[in-house]
Amino acid sequence: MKHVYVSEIAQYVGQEVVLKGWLYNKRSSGKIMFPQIRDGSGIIQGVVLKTQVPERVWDELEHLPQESSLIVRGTVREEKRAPGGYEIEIHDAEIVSIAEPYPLGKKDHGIEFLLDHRHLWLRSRRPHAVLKIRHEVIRAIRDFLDSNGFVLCDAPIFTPAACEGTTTLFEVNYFEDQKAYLTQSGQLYNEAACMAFGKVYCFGPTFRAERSKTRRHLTEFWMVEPEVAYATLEDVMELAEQLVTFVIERVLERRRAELQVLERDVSRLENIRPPFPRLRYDEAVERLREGGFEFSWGDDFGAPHETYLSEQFEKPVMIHRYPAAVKAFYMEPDPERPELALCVDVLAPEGYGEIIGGGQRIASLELLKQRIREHNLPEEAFDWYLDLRRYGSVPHAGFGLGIERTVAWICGLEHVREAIPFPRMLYRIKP
RNA sequence: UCCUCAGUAGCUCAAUUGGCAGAGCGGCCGGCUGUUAACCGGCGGGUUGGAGGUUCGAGUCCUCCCUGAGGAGCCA
Repeated sequence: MKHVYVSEIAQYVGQEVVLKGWLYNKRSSGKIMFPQIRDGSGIIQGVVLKTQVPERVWDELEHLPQESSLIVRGTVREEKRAPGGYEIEIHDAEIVSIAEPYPLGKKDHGIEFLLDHRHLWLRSRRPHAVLKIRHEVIRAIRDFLDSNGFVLCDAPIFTPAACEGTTTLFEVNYFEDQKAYLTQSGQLYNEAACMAFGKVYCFGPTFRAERSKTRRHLTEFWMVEPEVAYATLEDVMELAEQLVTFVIERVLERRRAELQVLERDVSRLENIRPPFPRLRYDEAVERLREGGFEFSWGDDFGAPHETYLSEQFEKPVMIHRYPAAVKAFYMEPDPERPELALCVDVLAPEGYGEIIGGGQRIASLELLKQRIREHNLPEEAFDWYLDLRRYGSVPHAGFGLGIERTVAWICGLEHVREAIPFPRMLYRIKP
């Protein structure tokens, strides 16, 4: 007997098949019972008639608790009354493991309870849909970059020094008396890699020990960072626009059902087509003032500012050329106005905030050294990074895209914690 | 670190002015041959987050603490 998955059940109408899964829910009505069986690929309604199955099967199923594991054999048929349009008339069932009373009920739960049971919550419809979309987003990103000549060249997770100034790093012991820090970005390594391979990306977890407790923050999150030799700010802005467009198109094409489970307004996503609006920092400041904000030129945007700006547009908005003073030390200055950095932040619509940050990197050895001094950073920690300017320096640019914020936006989530299987947050590291 | 809100049954919540701690869901038992978070009947289920205080009487008021949530700061 063939073991099939619920996702491919339509191919087996009229046939006898075997399903291996878990009992998702059960409704019964005297001598007829409707167990819903999930197998990871989907959920299907079973039908059990007391008169058509061995007494043992009926008795076992009748009292089987939710999330017990079981293997069933039965005939697949199309059925309008069944959720999903197909059902399986069960002829035989083997109970693999009887579950203890399952803590997650059919009614609502609070977020604390759900997060405490994240390991079980993953089985429910909503997290299932979100995480399948996350998978699709990641696959789309890889497909896009891989088919555009980018080489995956991952950056290390242990990094040697607290070389990013004020930002907060997680410190870990690294043998004897050494300290290591969990990476906050693969960028510096990416710059080395792009000088070797031209177009590269790294993709992995990053860690920020920020005491932030908002719907946009995790202490451990995933980031994809492309970096391109000989690229300018304008080049990577176009790249970002293409990448985001490709990801949205792919999710709309392949994950409609999941978006529907999440009750996402897909028309908001269907609007996401290039060109994205591009706004200079100067223009953004003006818009903020017109919107009633008191904002002095030179400050960085806070969360309310970003929210206001992103709500002005239906598409992601690219804000570029911030004052160099509020940006990282390695940002290339704008030759026309050296007080500005050649950088860009992409803000997702609907108030989701920054999903991409990046820009053009300093190519000049002397200027980079000067910036390191200005930021009071230890020059010896950057000796290898400075080498990249000593041996064939070229203009180059790149950006980082936060996976969870992107997934949260696409799925229309309230909080990024649902966009990753096991979120790590300020006060939550379990399960 | 700061601000705001919350904590009552396994879960989600209710409890009037300070006056008998309750419901739905889940669990258990029973009924029902097309259910759609099925439905109907029954049964269990409580240190009201903790400590102290006011009061004849505290889930409710006061003080402190703990835990959680939302936000700010912060977040190349």
